[in-house]
Amino acid sequence: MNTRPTGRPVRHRERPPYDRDSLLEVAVVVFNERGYDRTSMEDLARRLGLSKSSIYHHVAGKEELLGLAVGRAMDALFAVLDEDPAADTTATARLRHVVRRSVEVLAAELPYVTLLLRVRGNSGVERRAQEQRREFDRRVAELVERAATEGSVRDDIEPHLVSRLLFGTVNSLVEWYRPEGGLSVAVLSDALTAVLFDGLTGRPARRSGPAADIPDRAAPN
Amino acid sequence: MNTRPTGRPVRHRERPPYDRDSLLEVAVVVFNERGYDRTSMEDLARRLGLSKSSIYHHVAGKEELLGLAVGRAMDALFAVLDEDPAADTTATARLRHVVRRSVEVLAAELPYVTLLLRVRGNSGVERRAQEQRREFDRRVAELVERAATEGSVRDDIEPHLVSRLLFGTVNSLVEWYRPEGGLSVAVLSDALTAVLFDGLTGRPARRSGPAADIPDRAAPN
DNA sequence: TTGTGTACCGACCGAACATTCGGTTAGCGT
DNA sequence: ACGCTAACCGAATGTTCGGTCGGTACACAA
Repeated sequence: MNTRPTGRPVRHRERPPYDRDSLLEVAVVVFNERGYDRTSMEDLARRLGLSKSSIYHHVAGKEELLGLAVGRAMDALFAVLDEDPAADTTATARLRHVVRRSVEVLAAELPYVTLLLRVRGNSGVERRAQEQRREFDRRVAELVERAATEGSVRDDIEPHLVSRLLFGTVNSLVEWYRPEGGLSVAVLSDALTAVLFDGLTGRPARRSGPAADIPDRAAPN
Repeated sequence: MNTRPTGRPVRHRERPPYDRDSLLEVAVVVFNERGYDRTSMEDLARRLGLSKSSIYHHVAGKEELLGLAVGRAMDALFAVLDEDPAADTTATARLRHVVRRSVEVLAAELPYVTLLLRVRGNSGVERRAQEQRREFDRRVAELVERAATEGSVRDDIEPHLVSRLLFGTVNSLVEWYRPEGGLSVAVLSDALTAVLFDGLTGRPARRSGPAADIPDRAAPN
């Protein structure tokens, strides 16, 4: 057996050492599998191939891990709202863009967004996350309102209700979508925007305004 | 002060005694507020106005409470699928009916359904619930497939994907809908079915087939 | 009066929990 | 050779958890 003078197994270069990011990446997956509350630091340590106490070398505690994860998810989501709006496009086009890009971000940052959406407002970290989600909601509702005023989006439903249905559908993707499962993000976001904007009964090619209203059909990746 | 010979406060008839159902009703609300895992039996006892040990007089444990709750939710949901299909209606009409009735059931049994949808498959109770949810999903996907074959529902999207989007939207209601908040179930289910079947850009009155396709517009309650 | 069943309680228990502490190890600059 | 630091560890600490136990209080029936 290959042993050191101390008799303990050689660790040297079996795996690169952890830093905050690589540790968080693993932690978030475990949190999603077992649920944040049900995941013990012991569970986490086992999965990392570390001892419990070593985790505290990288982060202050369990809650900081949660904070880092939901922070990352919120940043990615807000970035979508702030993407350059090309000044002259309609609110409807922007809304469609925000929905599509949100699906893409959700897919790209799936474990982080999943964790964010499951937060229940117990600790301070969680309450801050919920506050940010409400802010996101408000800005989308604003966009819906302007789109309705433009006339290319139905105005018989309250804008706030529309934005809740919209992002209810988008957010529900975390419950089943797995990027490695064969369904591409492009096909997914096409299907989702098609159903939400044109309806289940809509003919595939139908559109409701000038072609410019649908500027960002995704290319297959 | 009104005291008994024992010097302890009078309990008699201050509140009706609990049975399994009334206890469950409170428990489910607390589970949803704090999350099942984060809710201790102590939390529960405090909210019930009981001691921890008294809870065990009514139920075998925490997990039985969860089981009772998700069982009740699943029963209510499956009942919708088994409602008499009037033999001659189209699959599209039945699909629309199932979506609308699911919204109604979700609203009527909100705390129970909420708990069901948050179950993560850790214990046996939770795994059984998830198995039942998959069965529900399968039956809806079947319905979508038949509707697509009928031609009144778009067939450029996989039936299973459609059913996931449909029930993703429906299920997302538990994240924000509160029956006491002024929005009636009728308005909600009208809005939801309108967006999903006719699209955000759809004109309010448009329909895609014969009027019989939309047989169950809800009356205001 | 005595017995029975339902509803309830305080004191307690072992296990699991997040976190802390006092270290060791290995690589690197000097 | 020396000291420094990042990365890591085993063994504890105090706390909280779900659950148990041996009772009491009281309505009601015989």
